Amino acid sequence: MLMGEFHHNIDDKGRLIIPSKFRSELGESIIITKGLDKCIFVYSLKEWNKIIEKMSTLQFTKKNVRAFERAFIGGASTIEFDKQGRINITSPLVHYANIDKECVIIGVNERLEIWSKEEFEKYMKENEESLEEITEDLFEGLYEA
Amino acid sequence: MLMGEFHHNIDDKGRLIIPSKFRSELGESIIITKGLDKCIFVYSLKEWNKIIEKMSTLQFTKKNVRAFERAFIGGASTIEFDKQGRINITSPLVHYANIDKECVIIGVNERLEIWSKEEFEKYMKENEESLEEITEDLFEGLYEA
DNA sequence: GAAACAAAGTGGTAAAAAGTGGGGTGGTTA
DNA sequence: TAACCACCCCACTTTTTACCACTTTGTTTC
Repeated sequence: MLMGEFHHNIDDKGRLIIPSKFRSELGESIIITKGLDKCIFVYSLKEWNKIIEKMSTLQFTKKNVRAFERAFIGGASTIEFDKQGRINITSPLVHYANIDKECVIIGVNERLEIWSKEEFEKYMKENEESLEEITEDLFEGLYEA
Repeated sequence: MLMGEFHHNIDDKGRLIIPSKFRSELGESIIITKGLDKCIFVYSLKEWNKIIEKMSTLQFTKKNVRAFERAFIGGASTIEFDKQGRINITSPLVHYANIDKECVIIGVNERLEIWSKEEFEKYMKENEESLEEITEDLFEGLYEA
């Protein structure tokens, strides 16, 4: 299970280190794509295939499906680590996530998320107050029984 | 599987590069036609045949089916790459997709889509909000079991 | 507590591949 | 027959990617 928060910079050539702890869990090839809330989603091939399988039942004749496919598949690439454990993030994604140099990489259960540091801090700040009540809602009744 | 987003320009002679990554998947001859939402659809011969086969089960006596066939099949051409991997897009299609110079080429599962940059950005912006709920719907239940 | 070794991260360089632009040839039309 | 247009091919430039060496950090052992 992927978890934890790490801070790394993209170097001048667009390379970003993925913490070695994550690399061993993800495998050699990974899929990166447009995520929600201006971040980049990273999946292992295995997890990605699960999603694709689910999507294969959808028809391109539906408007919503097209919009989703264009963002999620259109935004995706298969990438591999170099010998140092770095990846090259394609420029449309860098642009989408508003990444300049400083990145935050977080493990979120079955996927990684890559954020620009600014966007991440902004997001966390904005959700700070609501987090308390969300948590209360989510755990409601969980420890009763 | 075709995926990813690429930006290229149509040069002065009307030629557009198709990223090499896509060329190897598409084969030598491809079909281009009018797509949905003001973009151009590109299929490999194999995928095109699949779609035609599916469509043949539809009744041409229905008004909607005729309209769809006229756009989708009537708008189609077989084209080939030059040695550099470029194609010439027929002018009715260029006009249909409102393409001037800057293009966005995205891989969407079994097809490519060619957009004018302006139209693509407009489309993505318009669908930004709805994307979140679509995604939530699609992922529903994916990680239960 | 310090030193040495191992693992992880950083930066640079070189080679290969992909993309861009220009020029030449063949065909068609006036 | 000549000129123009389109298509095809070739060469150059730019980008990408893979590899290599060095630095830093962390851990283990003496």
